Amino acid sequence: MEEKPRPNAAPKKEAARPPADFETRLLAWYDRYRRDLPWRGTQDPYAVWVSEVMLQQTQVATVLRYFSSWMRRFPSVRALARAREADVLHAWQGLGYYSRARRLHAGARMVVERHAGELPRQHSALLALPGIGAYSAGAIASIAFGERAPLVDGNVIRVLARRFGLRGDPNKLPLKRALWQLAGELVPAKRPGDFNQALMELGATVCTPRAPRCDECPLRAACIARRDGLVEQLPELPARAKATRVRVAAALLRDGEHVHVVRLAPEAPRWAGLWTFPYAEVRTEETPVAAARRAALEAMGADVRVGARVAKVTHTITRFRIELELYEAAPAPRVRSGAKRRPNVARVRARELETLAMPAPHRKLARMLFEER
DNA sequence: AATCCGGGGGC
DNA sequence: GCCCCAGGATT
Repeated sequence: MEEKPRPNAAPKKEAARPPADFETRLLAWYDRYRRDLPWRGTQDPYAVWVSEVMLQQTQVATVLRYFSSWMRRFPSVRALARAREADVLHAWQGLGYYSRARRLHAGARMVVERHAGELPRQHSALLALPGIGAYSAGAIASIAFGERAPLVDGNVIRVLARRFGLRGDPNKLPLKRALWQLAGELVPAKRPGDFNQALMELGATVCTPRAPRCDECPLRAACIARRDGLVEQLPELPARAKATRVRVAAALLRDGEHVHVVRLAPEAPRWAGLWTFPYAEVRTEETPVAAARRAALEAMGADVRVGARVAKVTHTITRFRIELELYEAAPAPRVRSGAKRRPNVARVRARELETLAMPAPHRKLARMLFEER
């Protein structure tokens, strides 16, 4: 039926041969305007690895508060491999996406076991480590090992889509593939790590999502989006879905200065290994009070009588708006509470809550309740 | 190839 | 409140 066998969906090599001045201009700009970031002073592959994992889905300003203290606490792959998971999660507390920390930890142990404690240079070996995908492998290979490896992240997508006028959804295969290919053609043999960082730096500080500072851009003379007035339209990212509301109720079992918290199982779908107040999602046709009672029963095996609501926090995360309510709870009379010993239940002093890794909504509750103002 | 992941900052 | 952020793993 169709005459044309394959329409060229992807914007075919807009730059069959990348302009030579792209690299020159970009690196000259980077040498002059780059920010002085703590992980830029080193080529230590471990430090590069840590910074790249922290920077996944996380802005530089946030990572700045964690990177140096992490490196002091776990100065080497071996130090991290030796660490207990609880300490690793605690050091990560507040960075979010905690599976990144668990994978980094598992990766460090794998590097010790399989690679004698040294991060491997081979791209395929890097990709085999947990938590390292195409982006991070490219970052480590180019920055730490000086290999001519490309990388594509949100900043690179924006810079390239604008500079070369690339249409389409950059998360879908045709453009995605074109972006990786283009990045691979652009990255020079000479300073591949600096080039990649320069691309991201430009995206983070000049070629920003909104109100880009085109006047300050070293690539402005050749920028297709600027020429065509498409700067604000590119890249063509899909609209985001609205956050779904989730109601959650938690039980506060107080005991003098102590309070009960539970640690989520390693296989928990989220927040694995972190500590929370016993909580349960409020089901449809269920009251928050009933959910709080159920939470104490399911998480701790404690039959409780639920009292007044003592706190409420709202926490919006990527796709959910969590409304978390905390209810006072006391063991029901004539019923033994917590008959079984549960290793994942702890009775701690309120002040000690700060020493446990808690996810953001529960940490908010804890601080509301127990922190001096 | 689509979906999930349960933080947080900037504006 | 909305948008975006130095993504990776899972299905």
